[in-house]
Amino acid sequence: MPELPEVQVVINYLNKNILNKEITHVDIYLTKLFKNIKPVDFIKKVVGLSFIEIKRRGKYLLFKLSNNSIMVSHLRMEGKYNYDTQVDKQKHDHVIFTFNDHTFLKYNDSRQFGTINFYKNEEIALKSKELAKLGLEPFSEEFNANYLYNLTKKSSKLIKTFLLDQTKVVGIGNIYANEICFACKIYPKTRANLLTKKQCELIVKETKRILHESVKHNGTTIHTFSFSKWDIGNYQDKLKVHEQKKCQLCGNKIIYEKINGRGTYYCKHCQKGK
DNA sequence: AAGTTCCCCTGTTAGC
DNA sequence: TGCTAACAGGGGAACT
Repeated sequence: MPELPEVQVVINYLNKNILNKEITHVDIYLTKLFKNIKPVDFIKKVVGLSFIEIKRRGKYLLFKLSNNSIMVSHLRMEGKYNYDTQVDKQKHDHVIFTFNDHTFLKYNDSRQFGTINFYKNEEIALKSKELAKLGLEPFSEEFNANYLYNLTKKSSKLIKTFLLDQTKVVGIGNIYANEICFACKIYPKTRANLLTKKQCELIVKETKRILHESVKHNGTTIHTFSFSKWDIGNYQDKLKVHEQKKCQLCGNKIIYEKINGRGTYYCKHCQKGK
């Protein structure tokens, strides 16, 4: 469940460790990860190059290579990048990059849901099917009350589901959608088009605050997700409603139910609405 | 057309 | 205890 904060933490971790090392070898053990390129062709394209910058667009990781080509990686539920000085292949290591200093970058994904795509340059990558449809970055100026209110007015989705829609605003996954609704005291099944301008203003403010706060704490480590096998985040200790039993504001029992197929936590007393 | 459901997959847990 | 079934979920496809 890496969401924006977890992806950002992975990016920071990678930028610290793997930049400007020549890729001398790539081993691929799970070919279906690669969606728009054959693994053999991918290997031909990247061997001899190095990663010069790693950034993020929504929950997608963009690995910029030294000839400006781009590897776009989505971790989905369980994808992880481990930087290692040992070559030993662990269970679910699906791709191993070898660098010229005999260190390694290993992509590990127990559920095999992750994806990797490869593009000639950043411009083409951003125009690709997967990236072109993405909505605003939550930390951008443009993501403000006006923007959100205009979109919510046009949608009959439940607000919790709306927040998960990456074509509106990127980076929010199930955990933070729950946390944002709670922080705003909004009932997660409120129809988006019923939200007031004030509520949109609050959602924007709390989204930025919660995501920033989580990045600061190295993200949320929950179930089996940690941002690398060496480090874990601790924002899970700050969660107010997700996977909680009791409301920290009023003491009532936190309700768990599925909303559009996603596990949803909320306080019936504090999150009013319909 | 927009909204909803199903599916991919495997480790974990609940239930018998 | 040991098996099976249910569950978790991001995003795309296939539905309504």
